[in-house]
Amino acid sequence: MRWSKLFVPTLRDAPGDAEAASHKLLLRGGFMRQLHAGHYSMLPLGWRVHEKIAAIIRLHMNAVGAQEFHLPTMHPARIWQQSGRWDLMGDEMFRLQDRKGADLALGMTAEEIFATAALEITSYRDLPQQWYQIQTKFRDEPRPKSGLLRVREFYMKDAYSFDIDEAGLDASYEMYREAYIRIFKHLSLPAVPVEASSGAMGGSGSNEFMVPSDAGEDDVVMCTKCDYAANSERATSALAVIADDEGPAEPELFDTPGVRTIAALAGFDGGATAENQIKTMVMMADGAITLALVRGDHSLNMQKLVDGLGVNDLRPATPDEAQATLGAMPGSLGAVAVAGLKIVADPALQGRTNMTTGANIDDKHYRGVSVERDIAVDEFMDLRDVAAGEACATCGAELEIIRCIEAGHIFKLGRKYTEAMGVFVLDDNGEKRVPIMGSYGIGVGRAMAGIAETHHDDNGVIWPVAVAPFEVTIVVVSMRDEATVEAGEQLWRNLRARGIDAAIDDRDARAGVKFADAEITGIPWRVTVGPKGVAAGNAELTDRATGTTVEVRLADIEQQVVDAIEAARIPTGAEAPLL
RNA sequence: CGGGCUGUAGCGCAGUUUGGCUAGCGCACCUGCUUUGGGAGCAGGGGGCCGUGAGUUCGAAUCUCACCAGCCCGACCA
Repeated sequence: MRWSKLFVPTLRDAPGDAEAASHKLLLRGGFMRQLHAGHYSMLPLGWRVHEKIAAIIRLHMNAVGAQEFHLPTMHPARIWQQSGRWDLMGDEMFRLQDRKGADLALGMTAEEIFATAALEITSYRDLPQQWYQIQTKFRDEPRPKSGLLRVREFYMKDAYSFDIDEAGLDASYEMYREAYIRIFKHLSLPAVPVEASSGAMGGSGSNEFMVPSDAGEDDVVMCTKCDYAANSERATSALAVIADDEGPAEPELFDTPGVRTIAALAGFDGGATAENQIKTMVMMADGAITLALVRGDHSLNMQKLVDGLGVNDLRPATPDEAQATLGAMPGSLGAVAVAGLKIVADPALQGRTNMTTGANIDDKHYRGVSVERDIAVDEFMDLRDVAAGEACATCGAELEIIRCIEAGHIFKLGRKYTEAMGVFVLDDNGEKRVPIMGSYGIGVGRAMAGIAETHHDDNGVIWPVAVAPFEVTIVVVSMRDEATVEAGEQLWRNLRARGIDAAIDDRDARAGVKFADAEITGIPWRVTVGPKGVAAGNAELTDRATGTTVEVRLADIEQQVVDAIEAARIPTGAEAPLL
């Protein structure tokens, strides 16, 4: 393309409300513009990047034998009601009505729709099936943020596997997991697979692909030594065993005037250190008061509680609700002798004795509490946040917590959707079998933002060759010098003839403007053709990433550019596509 | 949904505290001349429902109320 004809509205200053690096730089580079919160218009340069990313994902999906579909993005309510997610999805689903008053939804994911298509699979011989699409998804996010990182309308590659049994699902899942590793490598996204919570999708297992970045929204617990990595919503650690005294035969009530917090009780004469306290969290889980107990020095992870209880809606109870149920205000709450409420406790409390906790009487606590003896715990389940510095449960080394962007997520779904939609096949005994599903997602725009977050400097994004809007741009320093123009134009023609995605900056602008635009748009290679160089038979080749410039004979520049780009097209170490 | 902040030209901002004259600055844009290897110089010029609505006032960008929108921090997810 010719810059003189391109619409690339680069900005010297980023809009004041942009915060994340990718957000600022994608705006400044003229890649995109915000239409309203969570909805972005892709401008020509941005769309080129977006499409290159989509093409790479498509390449690797096709390589493992997945078949591309294109489903409607507007769905009838009926299909979502059938799976139960019409209600489950709540406010996150965009809903509308047609002229007849029929309820419709904008698709936020497509399990139900693909499962509907799967109704026509009738024989076990047709399994497994690997299906995918790259299609717009709508989610009414409570808080869109950070440019393309969290939006309400986005392209997602969503793939679905259908297998006859668990072993088949395991194989499909592993196939996608490996394909994802190849995809992220191809995209130059340093994504690591981590154990994850399945959240609202349900299912038996899931991995997220996490890109370390301060702009991310997830905390990932990573071992500094072995390859253990898990989302904090799932992560565990090894705790030192605490040896308790047996304590008294029954809990002792004692006065704790004004003591409202774990810390206050730890500093109170006759109190207890935090690790010898029981923290009682009063939660409202799907409308029912539930007590969640963790050790005093631990913090409750809400997602773990959601997963452990299998509920949809969870929030802390209000102080009034807590008082109405337990008879005391937060600060004096406990679970000793509480009956009629669901009580769950973190395993760190299992077997503990001689503990201290609230007595459900304002300004009074119990000491000498034995967890199993004095509290009617329904179930022990992992509930606590792992803290940095704790020991890895696998190898014992120190754990660290790293902020990450979730670039992909794969799930073993189970039979929830196939069952709901009534999908079945006949097996080799003529018996009805419900296929088991997996689902596998990558956000295209999010990947783009993730690349920008991990590949930029103060002057702009530094695109990897594989996704760059152009692989090389030729800066013609002076449009007034005929020999220079001709040298630039000829190089441009030759590079394109050799399959290089090249642009030429033929604007009648000052060189500085062209250099700045080449940098802010992040094109990985720049060839500078200027009057002095051309007169001497030279051009310059500049590497955007390092800023280094080498002088190259005009006769050699074409080959040198081709070599540099071809070497970078598939990142070193990436497996060749399995086509 | 809770907390904090912000809406003035395409972008970045000042002006608002203490109401007052034609609403200002930089960048960008248009015209002309000069310039042409790191975001040019000079001269001239265009562009504003001051987020929306109501109110107070002789008079509102400025004060009051309501609403809308956007950003950031928390609860939610590719």
